[in-house]
Amino acid sequence: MAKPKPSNSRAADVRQRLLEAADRLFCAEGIRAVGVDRVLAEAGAAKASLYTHFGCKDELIAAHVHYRTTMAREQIGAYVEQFPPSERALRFFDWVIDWAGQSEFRGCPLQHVVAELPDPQHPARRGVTEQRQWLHEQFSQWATDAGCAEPTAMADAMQVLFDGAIAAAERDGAQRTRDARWMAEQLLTSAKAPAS
Amino acid sequence: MAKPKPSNSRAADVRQRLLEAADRLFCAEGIRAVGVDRVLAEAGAAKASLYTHFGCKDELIAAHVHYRTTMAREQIGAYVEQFPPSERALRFFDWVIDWAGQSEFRGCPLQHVVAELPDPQHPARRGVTEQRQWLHEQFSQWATDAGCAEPTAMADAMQVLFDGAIAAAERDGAQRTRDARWMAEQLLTSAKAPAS
DNA sequence: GAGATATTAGACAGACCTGTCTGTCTGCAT
DNA sequence: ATGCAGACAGACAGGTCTGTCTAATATCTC
Repeated sequence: MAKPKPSNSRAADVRQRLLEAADRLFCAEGIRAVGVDRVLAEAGAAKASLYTHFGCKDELIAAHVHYRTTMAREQIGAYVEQFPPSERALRFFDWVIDWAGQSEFRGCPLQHVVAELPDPQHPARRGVTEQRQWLHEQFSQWATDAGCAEPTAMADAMQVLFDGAIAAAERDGAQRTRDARWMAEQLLTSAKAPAS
Repeated sequence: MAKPKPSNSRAADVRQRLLEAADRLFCAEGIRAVGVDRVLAEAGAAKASLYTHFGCKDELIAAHVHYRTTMAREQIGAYVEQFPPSERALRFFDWVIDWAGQSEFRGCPLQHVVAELPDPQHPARRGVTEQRQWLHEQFSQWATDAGCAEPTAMADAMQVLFDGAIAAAERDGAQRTRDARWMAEQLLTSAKAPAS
């Protein structure tokens, strides 16, 4: 906005500018609601640049998903690393609380992708599925580290709690993420391996 | 489709036909993805009919939300009524399992409305908020009937579990609704008033 | 400096979208 | 029989969308 004069932004990655602009707009207003012209204006880029780098809007959406998931993995990893492995399953929900508390929070971009693009073959959907598998693996590991007797079942449950926290917070407010954390705490304390 | 020859459908409510067609298409393909022409073709109705009955597409979307929530309330009420009050909190999740098991299940239409229409002032969003309040009241009542010490906290938690069940099932499959039911069961058994 | 490459600006085509409007037809009540 | 209310059919306007294409400009490498 207001053209931050990207003149000197030389090879300063039009691609990156486009990606960040698309990411911002898609998250704030929805994927179908934002046309490529809006993305171009926000990025201060030319149409030809968008189409040389991404080929079509669908691939731009897929790149936006990839961008988001990459950032999320880094953030989540960095956050839980601060705590001992046995705490990480629960601490993850602290990260969720932080996220939903941010002023620009508007639900999970990946949930929105699924809602707006019903075709499971859409290129952007692949990234969503991959992120989901990655998250489930994290949950399993953290549940194991927390001493859960059945880490897979706990990971399934955490998947539901995570989606629920975000989806409910989108409508009811960030408080719902605390409700989810509370449930996670209940489950984790009662799911410790009985031998303990 | 295939024009079911609505010839005899006299005053046979164009409005209803339009509403049902919109409901089907919006749920299956998304709100912004479906234009009014598609709705007209599916309903076998004329454009003028749509605009006299609903005024604009946004109001058609709002009517679709109202239609859905009305049906949902009836269905949920009829379902849980079969069981004694003390069981209803948990039985509700059996209804959710049923719903997500249907072949045309594609997530919660109300979640999609929120995802596709970011403006909280959109007429369709009012219906979503109202439905949410209604649901929370049901949860509170059922939690009370189940003997929960803190029915409001339990209702908050159930809100998260419900959203999570649906959102997770949309991506991972209907099994997630069973994971949610399992959690609800855990919470309900451990949340009984301690004096019991 | 020269040439290769990447970016910008924007016109353009063609599809689709919402919403309006005109005109025709059918069924019902008077 | 006549008039009316409501539905149908579809043209139309005005706007937006994606994607292509042409040209001019800037940057980088030799």
